[in-house]
Amino acid sequence: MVRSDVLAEVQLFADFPAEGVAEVAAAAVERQLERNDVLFNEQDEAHELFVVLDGRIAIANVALDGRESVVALMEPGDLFGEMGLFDGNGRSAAARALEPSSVVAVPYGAVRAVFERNPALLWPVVALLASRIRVTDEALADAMFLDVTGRTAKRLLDLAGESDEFELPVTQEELAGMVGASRERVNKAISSFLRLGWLEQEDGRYRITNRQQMEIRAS
Amino acid sequence: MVRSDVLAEVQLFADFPAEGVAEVAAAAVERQLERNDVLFNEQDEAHELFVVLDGRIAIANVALDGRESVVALMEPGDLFGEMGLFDGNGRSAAARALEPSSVVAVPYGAVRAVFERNPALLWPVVALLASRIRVTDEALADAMFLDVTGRTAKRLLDLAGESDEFELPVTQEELAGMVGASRERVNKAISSFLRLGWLEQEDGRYRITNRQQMEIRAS
DNA sequence: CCAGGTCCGTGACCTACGTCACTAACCTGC
DNA sequence: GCAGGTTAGTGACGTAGGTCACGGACCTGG
Repeated sequence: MVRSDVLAEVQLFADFPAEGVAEVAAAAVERQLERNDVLFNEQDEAHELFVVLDGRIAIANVALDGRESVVALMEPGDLFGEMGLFDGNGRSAAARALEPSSVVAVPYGAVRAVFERNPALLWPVVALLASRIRVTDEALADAMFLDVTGRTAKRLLDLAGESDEFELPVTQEELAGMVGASRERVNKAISSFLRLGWLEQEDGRYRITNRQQMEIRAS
Repeated sequence: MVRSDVLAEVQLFADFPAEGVAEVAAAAVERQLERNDVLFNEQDEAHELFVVLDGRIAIANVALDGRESVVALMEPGDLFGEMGLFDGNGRSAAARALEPSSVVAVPYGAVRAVFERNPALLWPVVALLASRIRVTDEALADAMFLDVTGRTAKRLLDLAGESDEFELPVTQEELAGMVGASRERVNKAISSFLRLGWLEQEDGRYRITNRQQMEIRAS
């Protein structure tokens, strides 16, 4: 059982009537995670979706040899693990906490009941899924057309967001997983940005000093 | 205006009430395409979705230099171009006919009206979108973890389907676009399968003679 | 029947990137 | 304090795969 107000702010539940949110909140449970705790693995059966309250969760595909391709990074307010609710299949990727985190686990049943009573609420769902498709499609195109340095530039801009100053919320190893390259290469790409003066670094924080060039390199 | 019965067989419309299908069919128009005709480009505004009646349509991202990454291959009965209906954004990729084809163009308005009257019909939509996500996710993982030869093996198995004997429905150039590699490399991968005796070739047709090995190579 | 296109096949390069190997800077917990 | 673990940085080296440059097999349409 979880407080309704935290769920009401999640996009997917935004249009739910109050009693729908309450119903979902009643069925939900909060869970605390340590770094590297695994919420689920690829192929697992799926019975619940998750909302991040605090911390960061990586959604990743893991190869047999342990290499990890990080598909998405989930932050407070984000929802993930919902696909099984809609097509009944198992997990298509694994979820692992990158830092101490807390999440809300919402069993599918409660959510499905609300959607079934009021299927117009599915409109935000299709929008969410469509945006997921656009993101993966773009990642696929990037993987084809951009080199490692370009993809690294893109990810850095992405992680920086609006502000020029930021700190990496992940290790370089994990960043490499997002970029789809080796840790060493990504490190060298970053070094090259520092050398070019497009990026500066002091005690663990980065600062983008030439956003324009970075953007050009990323496209 | 298009015959209702061809649309009634499309997954997405399968659960539509008869008069909903009729409404959609009334607004739809059929279009004939020659090889290489473009239905839409990336970034175009989206006002209609398409159903393939005949032929094959490639959904692809095109780089500035003309290189093409084929995301999906649409065959008779398949539906595509629907995403803009759900999130209002433009085309995320281009659509081009691979051979003389005929498609039905369905304006979003007619379809949206049906969904709005009966939003429970959105359930198949979320299932369709979820399956699209799973496909692209897998493609992304393959791009990370498999080499060109492995991805080529996978695509060949995919294009062969059930039967061992098949002919390539696309040129090697286009196959390369699906695999995400150069035409020459893909050709060499195929050659290697021939040399290994996993695959045979006679006058334009291929025959898989060692499916098991091919599958191992593709995973 | 030839001229010009498109497609397939294959070798000779070159380069981007992965792997390995090592050092240095940390951050813990004894 | 030091021992052991994780992260970051960087060079040396090998290789998968891209690019280029062919030739040959077709298929058109004049």
